[in-house]
Amino acid sequence: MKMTNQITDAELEIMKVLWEKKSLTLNELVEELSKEEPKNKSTIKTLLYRLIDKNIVKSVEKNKKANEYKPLISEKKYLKSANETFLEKMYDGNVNNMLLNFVEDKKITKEEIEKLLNIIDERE
Amino acid sequence: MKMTNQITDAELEIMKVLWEKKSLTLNELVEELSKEEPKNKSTIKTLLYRLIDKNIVKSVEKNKKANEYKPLISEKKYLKSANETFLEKMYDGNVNNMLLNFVEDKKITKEEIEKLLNIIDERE
DNA sequence: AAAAAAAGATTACAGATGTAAACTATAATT
DNA sequence: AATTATAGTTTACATCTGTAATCTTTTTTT
Repeated sequence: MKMTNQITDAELEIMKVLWEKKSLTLNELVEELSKEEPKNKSTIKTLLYRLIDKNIVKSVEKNKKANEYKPLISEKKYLKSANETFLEKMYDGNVNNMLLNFVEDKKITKEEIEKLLNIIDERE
Repeated sequence: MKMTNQITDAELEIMKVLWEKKSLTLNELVEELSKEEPKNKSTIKTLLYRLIDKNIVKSVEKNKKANEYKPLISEKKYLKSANETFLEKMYDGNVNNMLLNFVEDKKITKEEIEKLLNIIDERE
């Protein structure tokens, strides 16, 4: 039984909004999340509390009326770890293998790779 | 509640062996999986049954003594779908974005990208 | 044929997850 | 101040997942 305390799929939807908006009250969060399809406030609350329990989100008092919720880990950091997990799980950590698969599935085109090369060159 | 009938982490370990070996008896499977660290036969059985329930593995009678278990979906097909799910979930389907992240994390080097370009050229 | 061993099938169970209601304290309204 | 509304907190519950034991049916041994 792993104790990785990972961010679950439902929790990730919360985090995405918090990462984008930096800090939100519960109501703002519910409003944001309900843009696509209405979400149940109670459910959002539970997910938020779980994230707080996991030390991934913190609750900050804003005013008497409501608290604000802020992410405690950055999206970059999370993505890095998610990438590694995925790579390890699916391709035994072999990036080339992964890239080849994406190319085969037509997910990555030659043009995109060339663009990527340019970006890398610019950075050097 | 999603009904995607996905392959779970524990089940995936079974599938990896079945994909590699094509067809195995339970005992062979347990033996394979126990190479790294001993695995409980009962647990493997349960996972196997769940995969059968999900129509991901089929049980074929080999002889009176034991059945053989064979994958019903290919690793390629599974990987394709896993890639898409990951890409969608983490990068909103934006491959470039994903690639950039991998580059930033030093997971992908310039050399690897150039190698990849060569492979694509050869295939055309 | 009776007993033992092993394969196959079912049941169990704790923790995780998605979803949401119930309870409690505090702020807003009448 | 009493009532109502709402934020915050706790509890609930079905399904999923990892892990494994138990039961049942065959096969093998004695």
